[in-house]
Amino acid sequence: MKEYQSEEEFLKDYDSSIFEKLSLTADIIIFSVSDETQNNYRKLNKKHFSVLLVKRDNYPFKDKWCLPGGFVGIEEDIEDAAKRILYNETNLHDIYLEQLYTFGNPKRDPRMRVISTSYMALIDKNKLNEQITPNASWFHIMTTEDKESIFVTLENGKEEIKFKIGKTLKEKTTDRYKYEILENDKLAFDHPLVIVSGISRLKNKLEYTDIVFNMMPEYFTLGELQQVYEVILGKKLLDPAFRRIIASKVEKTDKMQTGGGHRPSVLFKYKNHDE
Amino acid sequence: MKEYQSEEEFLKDYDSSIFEKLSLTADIIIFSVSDETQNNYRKLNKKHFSVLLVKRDNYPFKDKWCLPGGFVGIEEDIEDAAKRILYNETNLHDIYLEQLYTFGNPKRDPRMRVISTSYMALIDKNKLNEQITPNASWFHIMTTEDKESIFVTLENGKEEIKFKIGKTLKEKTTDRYKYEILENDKLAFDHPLVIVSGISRLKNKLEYTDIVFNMMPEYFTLGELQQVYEVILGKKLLDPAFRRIIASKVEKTDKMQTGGGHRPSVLFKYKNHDE
DNA sequence: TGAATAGTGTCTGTGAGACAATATTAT
DNA sequence: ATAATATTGTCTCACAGACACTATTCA
Repeated sequence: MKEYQSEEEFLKDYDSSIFEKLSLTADIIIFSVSDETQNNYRKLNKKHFSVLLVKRDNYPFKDKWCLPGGFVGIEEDIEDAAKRILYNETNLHDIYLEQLYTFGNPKRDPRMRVISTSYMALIDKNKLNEQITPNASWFHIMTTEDKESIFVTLENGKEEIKFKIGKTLKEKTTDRYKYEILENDKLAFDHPLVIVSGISRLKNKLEYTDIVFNMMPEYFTLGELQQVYEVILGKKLLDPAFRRIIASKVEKTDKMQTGGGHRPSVLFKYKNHDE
Repeated sequence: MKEYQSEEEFLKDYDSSIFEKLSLTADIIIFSVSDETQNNYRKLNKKHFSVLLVKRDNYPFKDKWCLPGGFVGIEEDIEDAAKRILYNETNLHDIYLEQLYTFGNPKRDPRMRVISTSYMALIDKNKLNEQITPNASWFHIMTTEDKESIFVTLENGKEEIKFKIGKTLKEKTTDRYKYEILENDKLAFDHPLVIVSGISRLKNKLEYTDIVFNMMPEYFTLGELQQVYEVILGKKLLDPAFRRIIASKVEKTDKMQTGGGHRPSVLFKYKNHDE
């Protein structure tokens, strides 16, 4: 092997083609919570935890649904690629975006070796003024879970996607699981795994951060906020406890929400601690 | 564009060279806690939080220190690559290994575009019977932190590595920071960032999992266990509180540790909840 | 005996879970 | 008036922080 005297000299000679190379994609789970008007004028709108999926119109996995994603450019930062894809899909900038996990099973793409770095994005659906792209659709998320499996149902009113994930504890010292796809016929690639790990990350972060406010409009009632927690966590919360916990994070405004056949509610906003 | 009738047909034709490709490495932060005998026979061994670094003997970054790492093979799973590197470095199998983050700044390697998926490994130093490879060395970790920076000092008795990381809150809703290297002249690549995020992940998981037991021998005293928490968290804990919290996770044995010039202590072991 | 560590008792304040009670609106 | 939601009060229990106290060993 030739002896180099300096880093510059070495780099000039360096032939990067000696290693076999691979491709990288960024895939994004875009979560939101959607409203659904009720027939009873007294009742509140029903909220649903939802995710944006795209129908593939090309091989591989033609006609299957998948997460918005795309190849990372050779000179492009991974997170920039994620932002680019997110903007293409939603026309929104400045969205909450967090790296989740990098999936690298050699067989996850039948074409060639493709690594996927997944991101989670949270949006407030009210900001989506324009129509989303025609091959994209919001799906409601419903999950149930037992000791060794997770069952997920996604549905958009026309179509229902069901899949089943097996989970086994990796080691007894932590809460980490090894997930594997047991049943899935409508989602492309290993995206069921990505979705499950995104849901799990979001549930966790709800409990110990203010992440929920990325999915809320500027003004909201505490009832709405509580509902968002409830649909994501998949369980009912007790009102007084919820209000105690959230109290320090929100600020009462002088606006009220009226119109329902019941006591009107004060509108709150997220408290900005810098002010 | 040609119209394909089936996935098989499409794949046969697929030319994967149309995209510019890149390389992927797996880099591992191997953490451990080391003992240091005291001159005073009464005193306990002093423990240090430590990390394993390797001195580079090749360009780029010749003679700088870096985390153990290497290229991921074209047919190799990323985690398998991490395990392979870990085994080469320590001769140990079945080590706690957790994916941390994927770093993909286009300029992080001067040779070419290299993505790095980082892993954190935890080992019990007592299991390291063989000498580690000659160009590797354990460094004690010391960190201090203020509002906008993290200062890290690594030292192995002969050499001292200092670096400084700037941190800025990414958004007000979560505890996520954007880290950037402000001062660093002895570590290769962006490894200061990897080390800082590894330390941060470990500190967090100490608080809400049993992850610490991956760094402990089978039998240990509660004093030792508490010391491990203390050197990693970088703060003293109160004995009664610590014992209360840890009580449900450990099991008293009938062994005792004697020999110090003080009251001997009962040896405990990690409680296996399956039994 | 004394330095050093091991181990326990207990008070106090905080905060979550549970449930009860009151308040207010549109029809 | 009533259904539905909004909002508050309060009791209890679990648990962490703080500090004081007792126990045991070896040179």
